[in-house]
Amino acid sequence: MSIRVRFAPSPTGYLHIGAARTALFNWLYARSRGGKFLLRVEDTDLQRSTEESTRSILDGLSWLGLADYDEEIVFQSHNADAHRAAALRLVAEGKAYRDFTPKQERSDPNIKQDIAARARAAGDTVDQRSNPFRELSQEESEARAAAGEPFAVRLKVAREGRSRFEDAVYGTQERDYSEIEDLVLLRSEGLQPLYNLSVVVDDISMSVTHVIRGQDHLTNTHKQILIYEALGAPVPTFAHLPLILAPGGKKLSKRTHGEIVSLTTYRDAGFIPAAVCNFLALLGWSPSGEQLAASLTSGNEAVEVDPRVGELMTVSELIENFSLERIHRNPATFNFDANNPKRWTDDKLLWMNAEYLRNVLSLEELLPMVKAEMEAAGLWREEYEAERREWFERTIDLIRQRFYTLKDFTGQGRAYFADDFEYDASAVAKNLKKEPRLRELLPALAERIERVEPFDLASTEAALRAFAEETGVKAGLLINASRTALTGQSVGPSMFDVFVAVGRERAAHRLREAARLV
RNA sequence: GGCGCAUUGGUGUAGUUGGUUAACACGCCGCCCUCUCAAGGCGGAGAUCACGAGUUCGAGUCUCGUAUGCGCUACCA
Repeated sequence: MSIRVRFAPSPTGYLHIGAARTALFNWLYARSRGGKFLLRVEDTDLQRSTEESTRSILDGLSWLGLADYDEEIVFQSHNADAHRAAALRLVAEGKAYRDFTPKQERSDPNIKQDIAARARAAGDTVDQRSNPFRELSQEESEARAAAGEPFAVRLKVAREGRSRFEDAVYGTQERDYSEIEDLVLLRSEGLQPLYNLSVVVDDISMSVTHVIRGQDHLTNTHKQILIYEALGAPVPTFAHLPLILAPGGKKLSKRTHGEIVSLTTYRDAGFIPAAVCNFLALLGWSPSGEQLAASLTSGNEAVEVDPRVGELMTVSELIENFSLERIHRNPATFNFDANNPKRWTDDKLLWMNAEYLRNVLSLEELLPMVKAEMEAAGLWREEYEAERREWFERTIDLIRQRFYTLKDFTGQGRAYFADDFEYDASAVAKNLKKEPRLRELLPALAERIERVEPFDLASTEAALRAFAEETGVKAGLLINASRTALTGQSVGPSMFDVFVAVGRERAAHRLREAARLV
């Protein structure tokens, strides 16, 4: 049977890092094995699910490049009738029963503590099969239901025995039936299907063969297997993914960690999808030492290669190398420091994005992304794809060498495309204000630069150095002053590259303008 | 409380069937290069492989225990 996997997010918020990683792993597995990748929106929690979340999740997936679903998107809420029918069938077959116990309200905020407290109070001798309605006769059950008495439907779990399955990541998992309660399939209110029932029925109807999801579902898998068995359906292969934690081993959550866990943050911050995928893939998965070694050599001859290419893997390389067997069991920490602007997100993600921006992506691949960024910032001009195309490409290729995100093209790089750039105060202080003579030197240098022929690297450099010699100042003084004059910054590419990129007229103009800042 | 899972330098990881000085990447520090900042080159600090026993001639690698963290335990998903 061909492989079918699904990503099944519940639309109760934006697509966060952990969910994105789950989607990626499902997608990689499908694509590496010629399987089908499906999407199911688990919108059964009417209270929390929103259309906005659904849209946001879909957007996130499409940004990552994972939106090539092989079949129509399934909305779980549309299948409620089928879920209900399945549960009722189990009741008819005696594999589930009606529970007429009135619904117990639970205090939502500290539900976990509530559970622990109740368990403690109950001691360790809880009988999971003590429900009085478990053994109610079929006739009486029917009669009370017919009389309009509200009931929930619970699965009838065997008293004795053990549940067992082989997780593709965590290995053999066993759990005693005595530890599993007769779980509720349908809630009494409107016979609404509950999560465990819905996932199973949908996975059966979608013919899912491999369930790849977060480790937080590991223990509950036993319950779901019980439902598969009761329904007489084949049990799929399960592969649980290690959780992604926040620094300090705490759970990564929207509530406490805010926007850094949201994928849209990275899209909006100018990250490149392929780099994010690459980073995410390495959170909980890694190629084998052999695969790494293979990527370091070419053919049978060992060649000098940058060792980092081992971790830098394009999407197609990820597909090629991916396997369930190489997924880790231990949770990964997503490293960041909320108090340090330089470290607002994981160092390695930042590095990786820069690596894609400068080296991994070809200029042709990068250009459309830069264009989109410039359009958003109102800096795009049609001539960049027409008469100024060559200049534009050369300039992008020049400045990308020290950028980290796409945002830098319109931030630090603004001066290359517009005249309304800002002068960095510390750059002005350091490179302009420190030397009063620059007030006269800069306009004079402008004169000189203006007449350079041809206006290229060698000539501008020669002109500037000659000018420095004549006026008795160090070339470095003029170079650094020019950098700030032309770009507003104290850092950037080699100055003569900047002269050429900015162009003769603008360069001269900016040199004269900068004299006023001295 | 019960059950489950995990534990290699700050972070992500490698570590073949147990075998000499635990490897790589990010980050950090220094030097070189240099018109600045990156990049790049070179070098460095940083791990008694959570802890304690056991098996063994020999354990990061096998067994047990402890600790810590996380997950599940709901008529949430």
